Amino acid sequence: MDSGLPVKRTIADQVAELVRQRILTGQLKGGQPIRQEHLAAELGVSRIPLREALKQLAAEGFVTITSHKGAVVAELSIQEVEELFDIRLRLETWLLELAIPAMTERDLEALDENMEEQRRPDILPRWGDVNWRFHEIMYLPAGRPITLKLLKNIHDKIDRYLRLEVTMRSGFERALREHDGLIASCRAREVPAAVSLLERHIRETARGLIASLKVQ
Amino acid sequence: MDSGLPVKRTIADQVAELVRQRILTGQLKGGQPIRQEHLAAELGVSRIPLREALKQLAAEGFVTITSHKGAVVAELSIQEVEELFDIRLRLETWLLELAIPAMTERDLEALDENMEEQRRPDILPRWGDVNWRFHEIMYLPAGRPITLKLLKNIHDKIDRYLRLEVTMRSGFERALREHDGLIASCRAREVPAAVSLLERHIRETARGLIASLKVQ
DNA sequence: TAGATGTATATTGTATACAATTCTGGAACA
DNA sequence: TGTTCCAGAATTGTATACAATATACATCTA
Repeated sequence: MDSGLPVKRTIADQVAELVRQRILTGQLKGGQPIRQEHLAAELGVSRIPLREALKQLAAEGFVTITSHKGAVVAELSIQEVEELFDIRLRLETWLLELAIPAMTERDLEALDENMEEQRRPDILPRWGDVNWRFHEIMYLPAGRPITLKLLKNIHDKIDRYLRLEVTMRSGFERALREHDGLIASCRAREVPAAVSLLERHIRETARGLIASLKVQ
Repeated sequence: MDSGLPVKRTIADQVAELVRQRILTGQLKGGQPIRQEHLAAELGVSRIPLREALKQLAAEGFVTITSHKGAVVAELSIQEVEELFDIRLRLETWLLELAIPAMTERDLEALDENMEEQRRPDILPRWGDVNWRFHEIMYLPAGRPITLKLLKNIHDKIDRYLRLEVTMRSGFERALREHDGLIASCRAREVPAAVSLLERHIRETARGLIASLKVQ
């Protein structure tokens, strides 16, 4: 009994995940062109599965493909980042509203455990994943898998920029406090309080990120 | 001066659009497997561009690919349809709120023109497109292109089922009335009224579709 | 010299060929 | 009868080879 993911993973799928990971971690930077022959050779595969991977990543919004010119790592404008945060705001507050009444004690424990991980000293490189996981655990009881998948994609796109943030250190402490507050509200089943905390949390994160994007 | 779409369209892109269209129009039905060799031969292309097209469609949610088993046209459960309508509800009411203050006289005229088209006797086969176009015109002034693209994708997925609806005839008349009401509220710049009309409109559409899905 | 034009090179796009996997149907066996 | 197992047929996945297109640079023209 494994994770449920396909056991027989195709090369194209592996490559897609690897390239996505490289984009998220900043190994492949925004605007950087992707040379198929070069990357395929580096990975020891032919261009065919790489091209299929790129098509998928393009549909997910991580790269931009122009015919006969190739793929470049997608970049987000400040306006686009703001829009993504706006979408998060609408969808996540809704999910939280639905989720709180459905949360079990087990869910709340999972949130506590996640917070412990967030407080580990070596968390920074894994912050993106762990932070998403926190939000995911909160929204899972809402039973809205499509919305959740959509939000995961949005988080991934945003985290790429958050990861590089200078303000991360300060924004990080704030995020921890706000997460704590959210858990408390969830445990007390205070829906309006939790929602308004989440709203503030998302707005503050957006504000911090966008401010630091603008100074560049 | 053309539409801005790529002039040199690659075979893979053309195939992607064609297959998507066949899925939306029901020529390819939900659950139906797609045999690469067969479809490629029918279209007079090799399997390579077809496979790339399928990867893209999979990322967009129109087909489901299982390794070494192939692609099948995706089907939506009733629960998934409900979730998609829920997402529409949250995002479209938000866009409308933003859009109304920004609407120009030109936008309102475009809505009127669209209504004329909706009232043509031969509209049914084009209903999906024209209906989406109506909503798109309303939301465009909100200036949220990512959200709009996301909603377009959701509309497409839903319209595939709406198109086959028995209730279409009756739901159709209702939709026209509700569209008229929406335009009136937009013209009067009555944001809360318009939003609550839109909310009712989406809920009614969902109710009709889901009811008819359940009787099957 | 500025601009246009042609040609070589690099890169992407597609077809064909082959490898790997899954599916099918029937033989062997209890 | 029902089950297991094993060809081989069908289908998908990937590599190689070639075609189409774009880019860079040299050449020509005014």
